[in-house]
Amino acid sequence: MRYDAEHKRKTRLRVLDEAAMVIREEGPHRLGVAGVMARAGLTHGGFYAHFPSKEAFVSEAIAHMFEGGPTAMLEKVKGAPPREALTGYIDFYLSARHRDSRSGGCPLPYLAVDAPRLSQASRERYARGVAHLTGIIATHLAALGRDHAEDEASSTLAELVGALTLARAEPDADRSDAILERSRAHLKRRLGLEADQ
Amino acid sequence: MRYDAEHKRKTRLRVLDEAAMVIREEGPHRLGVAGVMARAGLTHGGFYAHFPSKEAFVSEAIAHMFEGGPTAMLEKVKGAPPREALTGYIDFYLSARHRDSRSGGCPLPYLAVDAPRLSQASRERYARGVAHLTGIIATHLAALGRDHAEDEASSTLAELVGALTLARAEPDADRSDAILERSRAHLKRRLGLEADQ
DNA sequence: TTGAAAGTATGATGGCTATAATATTATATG
DNA sequence: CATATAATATTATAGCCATCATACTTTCAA
Repeated sequence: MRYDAEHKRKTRLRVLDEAAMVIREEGPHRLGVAGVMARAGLTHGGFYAHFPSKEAFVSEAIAHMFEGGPTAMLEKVKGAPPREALTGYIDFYLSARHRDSRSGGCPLPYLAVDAPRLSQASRERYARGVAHLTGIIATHLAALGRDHAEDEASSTLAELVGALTLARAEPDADRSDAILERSRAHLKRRLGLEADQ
Repeated sequence: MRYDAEHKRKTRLRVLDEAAMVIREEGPHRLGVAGVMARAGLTHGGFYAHFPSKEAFVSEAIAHMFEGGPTAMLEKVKGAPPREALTGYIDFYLSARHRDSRSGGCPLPYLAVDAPRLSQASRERYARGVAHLTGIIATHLAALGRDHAEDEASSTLAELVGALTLARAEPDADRSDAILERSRAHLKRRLGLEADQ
């Protein structure tokens, strides 16, 4: 081969990285082939040497969003004490930083509303992401000795996703902060994560 | 005037009704002028006799979504006992029926993710909707004698929106039902709405 | 019944986008 | 250094969409 064996693979990854960001910024339907390629420093012509169609590309980009993302964060601390792991995760998830990072962060809130309109493959990937994150939260809750860990985890994830999404939608900074703060405080109280507990 | 004085106004309303449905089904950015007009039994040409531009139209349609919608439901029962009002609202909000009515229902979950990409006017309208609904929930909670009603209401709304959105995204019917059921049960327990309480 | 104006339809234009065929550039090997 | 070929760029095509100019249709007042 004439180019480095890794060359195409790296380019492909770069394009997918950009797509993952564009999807977060613009949504999976406003993404344009030319725009993504330009962001990766390429022109749109080469696109079809990497991907068979835009739809397949979007599906792959969505799968890509789930690799690595901040869900991995909870896994990394799998060995850590569950109380610290959960507290840290909630604090991160409902932080101003996570809210404001409009091209990074957990894929769940970004894709939630559009999920029903995505390809079957993407919907299933999304569902796996939900199940995975719910499972991790449940495992930590069970380690804390809580009953009905799976139920609690599901409802906790709902509040995490809902609060982050509503905070992103709120144009007033103070009100947006308040949405995050209120859910942060509530979740920690609810899950018995407070220091004095 | 040659046509009935109400004629244009009624047509305009019909178009806005359709737009509100299309936005729920397809999202505010995939809406097309011709498609909406066709759904209203018209052709695309007359559109600009009713609305100055697509963007203004979308803004107006979004405002229209907030008039009427199921938020009004909570207001109607304003005089009802707060326990029944809140229980009924939670049961409706997290029902399979609400989840499955993809062209009706509360505007908040539909627009949540797209809100940051909407016009300033729409974002403000959205924020008003959030504040309004939070306020109503808080009023009922306060009537139940709960402290920190506003905080509780905010975090409750986050879970309502998050759970409905995640349930809509979940392709597996049983899992989707479970998401609704878990948040329904949790919220009622949390807010002290259970029968034996 | 008829004219006029309000309301709606037809058809055109230009911009954008996905796709694809062809041309060009870059580089690893002989 | 030459060349083959992988990778990317140029350019073309076709379809969709917002917008708009113009033509037509409806229906009330005279």
